[in-house]
Amino acid sequence: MLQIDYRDTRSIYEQVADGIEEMAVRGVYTPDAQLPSVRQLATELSINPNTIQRAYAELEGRGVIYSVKGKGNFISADSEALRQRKICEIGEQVRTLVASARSLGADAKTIESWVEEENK
Amino acid sequence: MLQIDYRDTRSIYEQVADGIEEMAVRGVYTPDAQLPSVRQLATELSINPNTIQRAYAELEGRGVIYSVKGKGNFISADSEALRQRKICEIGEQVRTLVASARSLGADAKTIESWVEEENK
Amino acid sequence: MLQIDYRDTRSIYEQVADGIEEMAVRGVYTPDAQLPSVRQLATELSINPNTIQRAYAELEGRGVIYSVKGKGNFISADSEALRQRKICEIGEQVRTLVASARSLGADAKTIESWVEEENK
Amino acid sequence: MLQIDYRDTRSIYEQVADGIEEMAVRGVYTPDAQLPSVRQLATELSINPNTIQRAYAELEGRGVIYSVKGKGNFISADSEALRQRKICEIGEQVRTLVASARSLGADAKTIESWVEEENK
DNA sequence: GTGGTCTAGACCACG
DNA sequence: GTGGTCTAGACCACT
Repeated sequence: MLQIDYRDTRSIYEQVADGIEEMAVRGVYTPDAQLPSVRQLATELSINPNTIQRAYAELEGRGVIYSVKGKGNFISADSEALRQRKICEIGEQVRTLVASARSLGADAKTIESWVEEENK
Repeated sequence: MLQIDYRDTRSIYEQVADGIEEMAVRGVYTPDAQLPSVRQLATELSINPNTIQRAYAELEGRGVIYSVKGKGNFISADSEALRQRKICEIGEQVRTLVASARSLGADAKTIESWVEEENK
Repeated sequence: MLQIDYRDTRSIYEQVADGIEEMAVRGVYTPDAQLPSVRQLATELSINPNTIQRAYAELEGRGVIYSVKGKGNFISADSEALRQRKICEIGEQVRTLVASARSLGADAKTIESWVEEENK
Repeated sequence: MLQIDYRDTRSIYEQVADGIEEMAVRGVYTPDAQLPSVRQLATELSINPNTIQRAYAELEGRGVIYSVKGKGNFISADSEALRQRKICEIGEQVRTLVASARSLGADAKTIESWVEEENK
């Protein structure tokens, strides 16, 4: 289930959007699966429907879901494609960080060790 | 010199704080060196003094500088220590990202390739 | 056969209307040919009859079909006339777009190239 | 000045966004020029500030403007770049329409005549 | 003062 | 019932 953390620096609608994208990437939803309705999710999370609406609009902009008037919101692509895209984004961030660490004089072995720890 | 980019998504005070931390890490300032006064830096950058004040407060919170009432703001530690700390922070972020990529099923070789590209 | 794409940004009734008009223009229906009944088409496409009803109303508004109470819906004109009208509509849109591009300072040759590419 | 037409099928925020983009493309605003504030434009057009806010968010998404918290909204790129992009979009639409007309059996000369009329 | 977010309540189009 | 839009009013962060 989706959890809202009011101490999070991200705004509520971003948390909702990120959370649902996360689940979509994880394959929790099958392609074309219907998401909870705006009003339903709003009452579940005790959040204003407008905020959920905004989160769904954000996800549509990201290409994660598509919406059909009068029917609901649906997962747009298969989780595999979303996963590939997400991994690619992470790679971009890692590259930037590694370059930054290098320019600070970090040891090549140190940097490699970060990866080896997690990457087994 | 410090450059402000109004198109940057970061707020002004964050840009100032990040810029000064960057310089401190790079060794531009010697330990206990005095930073420009709030007013002076404000006029130099054509920015509201309140914004500089906030940037300095942010840096104090990060432990990069310390302030002495009636005297000014000073670099808190030597650049070497700051550099180590910064590298450590980057390492933490990289580890998190790598772990995240792994849990998404990213190939170990793919992840290593991110690092190898930049790490030479 | 008519195909409904729920990912299409157009609403269902618009897709149905456009699809039938397309077939009429292509000459799939002879003039005064009877269209499937609202209920029949609804069950065929697994769609609410109200939606089909609205699509037919839309087509009547466009002058593509006419309805006779108690009898059904029929193609209003021959495909040749429909085709001419459709082409004329497209021409109107192209003229508007070209004028718009011109006023933005687009090169005459550039604009001609758009047409030449497709128009062989 | 910007005009809102309540009979327009487009929503209000879209009309505002399109209108401002139009002006930006036309070079009415110089690069980095400040747009009217959300509240000011709202009162000018007798529209809710939230709606203007949404229009500005839309424009930021399109890359037409950028916003700085506490300062305002500003034109992001030079009008020349925007104009090129816009012309390119129009070209795409024209190509689609021409292809469609061709498939309906429209005469090549007829299609060319559409362009010639406007393109002098 | 500025933009950004959230809530509450309402209306419309679509199915 | 669904999503989409708009209004009104409020609060926060930033300058």
